[in-house]
Amino acid sequence: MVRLVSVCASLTDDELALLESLAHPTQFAAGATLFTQGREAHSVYNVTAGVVRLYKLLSDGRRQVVGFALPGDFLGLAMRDAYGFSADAIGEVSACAFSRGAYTALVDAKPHLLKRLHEFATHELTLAHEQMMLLGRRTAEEKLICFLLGMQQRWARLGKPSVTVPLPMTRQDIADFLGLTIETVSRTFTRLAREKTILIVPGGVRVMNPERMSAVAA
Amino acid sequence: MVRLVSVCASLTDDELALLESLAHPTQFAAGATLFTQGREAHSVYNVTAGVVRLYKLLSDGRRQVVGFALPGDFLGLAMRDAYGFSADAIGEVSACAFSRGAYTALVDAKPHLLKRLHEFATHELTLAHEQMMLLGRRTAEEKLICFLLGMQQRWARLGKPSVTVPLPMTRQDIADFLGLTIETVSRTFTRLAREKTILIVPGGVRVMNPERMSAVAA
DNA sequence: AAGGCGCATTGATTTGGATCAAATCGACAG
DNA sequence: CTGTCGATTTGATCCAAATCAATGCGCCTT
Repeated sequence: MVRLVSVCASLTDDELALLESLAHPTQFAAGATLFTQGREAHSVYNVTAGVVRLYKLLSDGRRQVVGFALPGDFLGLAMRDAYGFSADAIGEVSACAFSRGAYTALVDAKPHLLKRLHEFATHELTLAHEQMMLLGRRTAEEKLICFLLGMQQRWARLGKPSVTVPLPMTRQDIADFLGLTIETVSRTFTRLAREKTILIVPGGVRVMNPERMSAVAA
Repeated sequence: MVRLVSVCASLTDDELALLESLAHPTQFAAGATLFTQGREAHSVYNVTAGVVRLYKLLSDGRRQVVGFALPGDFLGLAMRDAYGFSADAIGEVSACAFSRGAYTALVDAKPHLLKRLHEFATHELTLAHEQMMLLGRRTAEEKLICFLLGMQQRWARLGKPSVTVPLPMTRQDIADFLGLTIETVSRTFTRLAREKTILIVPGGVRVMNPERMSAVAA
């Protein structure tokens, strides 16, 4: 099994063994649903490969993508009785599933683990605050640039540093993450490419002028 | 000392005594700063009276209010070395301060407490996701209505249920929370009042048509 | 009572991004 | 190679909210 590196770095060998004995490795096909907003929360997931889209829907169909989960990320921490958002696979996804019962028992038994999960949750909260600033106060161009730099950093932290940022999600997903329309996302990408700030490549974007981009994100 | 009711409901008497021995009760005058974004994080706070404005600034002065803390709320949980946002008092505020050292020691020693704090953090994360939906996908009118209903619920949960929602913060604070301008907030309030959905009273708003408001917030 | 000072409201105008409407591109099936 | 279908790009127009600009209203202080 893939090691749960991000959560378990500080665990002892026996704790790790216990954790892995409770994890159900699961595969999801492209587009498959991991769980749905409002449904009873049965499992917590740790993504081990692929990218997951996390989103909330309004009754009239408006959608807000609240995040993209990459390998190492935990889903369903903010679990009450029901999931607060939906999650589905972008491309193929591998994840470790923990039943809710196993998860709560584990957390009660292992303060180490709880501490790591808490750090995880507070980091997520910090990211959420940054996303609020982005959604509430930034322009379309700033939103796109912050998004690209953010994704680049996240891939880099996972050991995939590159000037080419993979974007496996659709333009619509990006638009719904940034509070824009697909047309505005497309136009803004085109404009940034025309100015040679980025280069649009199949499946992603190459960062051509990181200085200008960092200055805008400031 | 005021009991730390929200965090400590599940603690034993000796744990509660320990907690209170480490808390420094502090008073803040109207407009006083509890802490500033980017400064070294020295303390964690539990608000016991009053309302605190939490916000992030961009270098050019654009501001995003990420939340309003009411009595019982914890500030500085998402603490790394530096505070991720600024906090200042709206009106007079009382809070219990815990030094960072005391806080981390306490958390390491008392898994009960950590579990409560983690629940707190995940609840905050859920609220943050809802705020993302609001900021990214809702209209000005929907934003205002969701805000009013949200504040009403929060006061109700604190034992102050009322059709009159206290709004001790300025219109600018509300605008910066909802990703709007002060003019749009003012105009939208006026329109809702003209339609008899709300009644604007000194220091707050009276909910006149909760059915319509809940329908919009849906 | 008069002046000053923050807020808040109201009105006129502008605009960034949304909406409406075609193309164009690419991947895949036949 | 050709048609189809979804995703993306591009263009024309519109509109909700921003911006610019007074004005009004409490509430101090003098």
